[in-house]
Amino acid sequence: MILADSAANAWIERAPTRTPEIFVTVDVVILALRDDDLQVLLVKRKLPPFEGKWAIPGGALRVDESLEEGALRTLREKTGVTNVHLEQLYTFGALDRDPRGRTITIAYYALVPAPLAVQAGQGTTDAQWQSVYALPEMAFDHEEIVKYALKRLRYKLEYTAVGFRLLPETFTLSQLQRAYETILGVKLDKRNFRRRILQARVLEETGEYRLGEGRPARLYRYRADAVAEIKARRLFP
Amino acid sequence: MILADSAANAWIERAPTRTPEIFVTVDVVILALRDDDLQVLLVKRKLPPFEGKWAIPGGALRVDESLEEGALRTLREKTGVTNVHLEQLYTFGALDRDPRGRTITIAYYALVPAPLAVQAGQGTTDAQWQSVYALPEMAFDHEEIVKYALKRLRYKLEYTAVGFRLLPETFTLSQLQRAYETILGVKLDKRNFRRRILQARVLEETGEYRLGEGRPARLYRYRADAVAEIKARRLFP
DNA sequence: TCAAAAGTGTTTGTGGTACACCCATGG
DNA sequence: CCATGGGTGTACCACAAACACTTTTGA
Repeated sequence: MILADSAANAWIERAPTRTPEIFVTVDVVILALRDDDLQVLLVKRKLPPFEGKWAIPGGALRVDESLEEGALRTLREKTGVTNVHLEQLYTFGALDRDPRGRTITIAYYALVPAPLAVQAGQGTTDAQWQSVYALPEMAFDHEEIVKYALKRLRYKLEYTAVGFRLLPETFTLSQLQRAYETILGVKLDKRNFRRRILQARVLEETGEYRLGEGRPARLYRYRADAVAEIKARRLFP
Repeated sequence: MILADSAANAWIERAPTRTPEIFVTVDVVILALRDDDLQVLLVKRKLPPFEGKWAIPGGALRVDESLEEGALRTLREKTGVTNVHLEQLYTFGALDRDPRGRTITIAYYALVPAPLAVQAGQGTTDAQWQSVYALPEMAFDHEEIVKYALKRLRYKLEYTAVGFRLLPETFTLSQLQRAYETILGVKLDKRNFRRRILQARVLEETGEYRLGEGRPARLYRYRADAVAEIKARRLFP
């Protein structure tokens, strides 16, 4: 509080014309694969506006945290994880997006590995993973934000190796292919997929095998030293 | 700190009961081609902080305008034009980016056709086009913003038809090729360039010719009905 | 021995790249 | 007739796409 007040006062002393009248929030589209479905973590609002509607997690940006720190804090509060792919998505600032007053939100999206417990936080009555392909009625402009995140993820998948971030640390090529298929919404040819993903040199064998119903499958991991951007060509059409 | 925390959390659930403490600005990287050089419009600051340093135009977001309207207003004030390519770039929010207090800026970039007069506005003593390849010492984090805009423009040029927006309404293929070469910083093969840009079907002949030193050159214009995204393949490697 | 999933090569087509000369005009 | 920039085609190579069967394990 002391810190906040002194920062605010500094503005009034030295900033010429006006005091701030615009609220700033950070919201995060948290995505994960569950049951061969791409899902987003949604929270149910306890209070108006949009009471009882679903929203993506987020909240007011604190004066003493950067944008990314704000997004990471939201992520930590909801999922407990921090070592994930986190990327600024877009800033939404329509005049009427929050009935309480002028508010802009810097939206981020995060890709988290599949199996994750989630916690409802304060101000919310529930927290659930829900399919991005069947979104419920949502608060504010959050449906637009989720759809934009999906568009961006699909786009990014075509020319980067970001898909691994949705899988556990080690995974099989079939798992990875199913991830791509789930996100892109298309079937991919197994042989072409394997050839290209291996040619991209972003994976390495662990030497382990995953036993299951059929023939055991080689386990791979993401190469930490791999360049994330597949420079040569887009991975998939 | 605890007080500050609960106060910050409170407002997202309830009506905003306290004054925001974060300032919001919109800044615009305005780009144009001049003399086979890619240039950015910079203004010289009249007042501290960074008095006398160059900055990209922008200012406080007004409470009654959307983000894009704010960017358009800046653009209009500086160049008088509005019918240009304008796109949100990124939101910068480092804690120390403005010594006067916590400020985030939503950065846009604009592509304007080459020949444009510019006006110094209030709070500035000068406005000049300067090469993006030889930037002066700049205020705030504006150098980072300009460099990011260049990166994005190059990237975008590879898979969209956005290059036309830096040329006058009608132009020759050689002009267009020089634009691409100036922005990408590479030489392109004339025959391959022409074949690909024409195959992309985003241009149409005007039927006119531009007379000059050598053989007259066909004039083209951008097809208004063309899809901006070159879906099939990236235009250039 | 069967079910289930993993794993593997070849052919064909398309798009990318490299490359050099003639054309139309003005001075 | 010369200087200046405009305009054109082809051959080769690399990557993308289509396509079906064998292998390995557990039940």
